[in-house]
Amino acid sequence: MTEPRVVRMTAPTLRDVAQLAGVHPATASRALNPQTRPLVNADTARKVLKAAESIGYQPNPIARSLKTSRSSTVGLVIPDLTNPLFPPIVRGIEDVLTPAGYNAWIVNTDNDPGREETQIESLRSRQVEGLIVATARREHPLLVRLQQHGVRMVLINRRVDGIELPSVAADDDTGIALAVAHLAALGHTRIAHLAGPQQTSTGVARARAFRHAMIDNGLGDDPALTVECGYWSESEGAQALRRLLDSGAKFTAVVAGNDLIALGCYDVFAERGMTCPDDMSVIGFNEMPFLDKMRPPLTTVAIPHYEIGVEAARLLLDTLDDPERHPRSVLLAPSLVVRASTAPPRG
Amino acid sequence: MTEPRVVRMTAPTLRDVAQLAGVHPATASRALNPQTRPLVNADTARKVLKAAESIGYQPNPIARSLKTSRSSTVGLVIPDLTNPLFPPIVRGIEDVLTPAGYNAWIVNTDNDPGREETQIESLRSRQVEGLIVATARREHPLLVRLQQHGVRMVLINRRVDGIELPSVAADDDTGIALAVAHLAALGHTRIAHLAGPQQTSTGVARARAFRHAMIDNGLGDDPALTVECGYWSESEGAQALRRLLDSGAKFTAVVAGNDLIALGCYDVFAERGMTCPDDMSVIGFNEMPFLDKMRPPLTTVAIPHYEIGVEAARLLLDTLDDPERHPRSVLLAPSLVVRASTAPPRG
DNA sequence: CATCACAACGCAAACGATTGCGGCCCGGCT
DNA sequence: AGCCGGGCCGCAATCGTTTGCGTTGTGATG
Repeated sequence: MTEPRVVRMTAPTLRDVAQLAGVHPATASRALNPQTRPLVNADTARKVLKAAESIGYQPNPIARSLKTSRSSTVGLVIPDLTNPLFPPIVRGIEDVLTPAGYNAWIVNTDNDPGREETQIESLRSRQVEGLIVATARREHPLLVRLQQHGVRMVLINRRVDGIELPSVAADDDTGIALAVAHLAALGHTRIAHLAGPQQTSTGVARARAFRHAMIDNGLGDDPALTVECGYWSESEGAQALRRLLDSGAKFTAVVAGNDLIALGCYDVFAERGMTCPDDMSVIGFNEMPFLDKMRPPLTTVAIPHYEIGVEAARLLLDTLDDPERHPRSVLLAPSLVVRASTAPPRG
Repeated sequence: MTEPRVVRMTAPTLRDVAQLAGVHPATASRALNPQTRPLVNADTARKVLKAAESIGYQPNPIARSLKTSRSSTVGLVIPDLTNPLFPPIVRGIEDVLTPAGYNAWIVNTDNDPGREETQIESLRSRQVEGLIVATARREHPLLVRLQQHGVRMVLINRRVDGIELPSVAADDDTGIALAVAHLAALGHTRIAHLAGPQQTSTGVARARAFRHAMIDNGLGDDPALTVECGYWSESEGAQALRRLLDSGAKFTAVVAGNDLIALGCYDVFAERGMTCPDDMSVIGFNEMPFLDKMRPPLTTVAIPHYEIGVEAARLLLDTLDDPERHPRSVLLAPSLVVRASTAPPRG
């Protein structure tokens, strides 16, 4: 007499485990969950675990979410995944989140506030427990509202004016200071800054750091030597440099707000028959991948991408653990990577 | 007498809508869903919609998933997000999926089959309705099993031997043919191939295409001029080129399996004091971002990344609509982008 | 007038887990 | 013997939707 082997097409459920172990589903639930396991007899717990194992039981996260309104999931809000800066950060985030039992849900906003709002709405409706946000602007009503609603978040790279949120970023001050000091040491005295968008905290922080560094190096601060880019992009960087050159300002070196802006300069050099670093030195920020293979290899301020992700994830886990904890912020030390886009000014 | 305004901290639910509209939740559900709306009186439907609107009702996707075992979500399985090839593809996928009411859940496998399995398991437990897989290997038991289980998928870039699945990829044959023809036209006769991993269909397809193209151009096929890379990476590309150079083989040009492998060659050139294209021409494949700014700018076979994403998403939506439909596959035409890494061989 | 068809809607049972509460049993105490 | 207190465990409600089925009411028909 063979056992009637019922072929179930649907995944095994908690009921199945309970039935197999000869206990009530509630007991099975408690036995499976390490938190509540002490509530059940050690022997029955063992039985349940064995039963679960034997039929390959996997808890259904959807049912669990519905009941607990938690999801073991966090949202990752990124302005543009195409920017090679972000993938390594994502990697760091996932490497912390995964061992902690969390998954990350990545969304792109394309720098569009409308898209950002619907994306975040969608994340929230899926019960994400927290957000890691890389799209912050200095004025950011949406993030303010979320904070008021008690949404757990941590910001990366950029911050929001006037609210306190945990954040992790590179230390822009020392990064820019390194860049300016390097150029000054090479003998440059007239240095321009292609600033990032001034709606982003990073854009203003770097611009401010640039002024300070210029003064500290005794190079004065000529406002005519700073121009703003509308986006952190190559094309905006190119535009900004064109404006600056056309303005007739004299300078021999450029501190770009980030690497993409710096690469935009390369395009202008090609257009105008200038050569870098002979006619103009350029320095970037971020150390995105492949800079070493550029023409010329770009000198830049390196920031620890992976660690930024790691710290951001840790901070978020901390706030999830203890929402009342005072918001911490982490500043990571940058370092200068000297390549071939910087040289002494042409005598 | 003022109305008792109860402040609810929790999001409005279908019950609330129903109550407000004076109908049963079931009716509200039917009214809200365009599919079932004809089942309810037009007037009540209007009332329900108005009520939902007025309290800002958003259906809870989790509850819906639990009941329907669907999720309006598809999984995106990527070997390595750090490879700049993928972000544009992701963009294309999302641009098709979003208007169709689907969301994409991106996971990284880091080229690790174990990680791949757990990631896919996690996606499935979240009820994703389909998978877009960029990690296929020629032997891929996991994907075979998934297909047998009736999981809807489409493959991008790479395929699995022996099973028929919808897929979208660039036309490797014509891409490689373009590359070889270009080099032949420049006068190269001894051309090497740094092949991608031969466990991937793309790796063998391009290697095979290379042999054919060589023969077609009357350049013979010398097996000694093809070496295999273990991964699609810079470091593996560099290693492969070193092996080839050390073998004493003579050649004046390299067709790399993809851009990363080609960029790996640049490192070797630097090590050994060779200059490109004077000492050696190199051609890549994929047209990843920023190649135009490399030293030297890399000649490559461009593939339509964005369209690959678009087509993949469309194919997946098709299979979701009609699971029985015969698997279609899409081949997209590549084109050659000539830059400065290729030149006539040194006389 | 009895019957029937059909449109419109409500009832209640799912989906698969979690959890407060209460019940049972057993050992130890007075 | 009676009582109490835990330790274990089961009961049943619950999370928010969807959906098969049954009920109601209405107009048309024989």
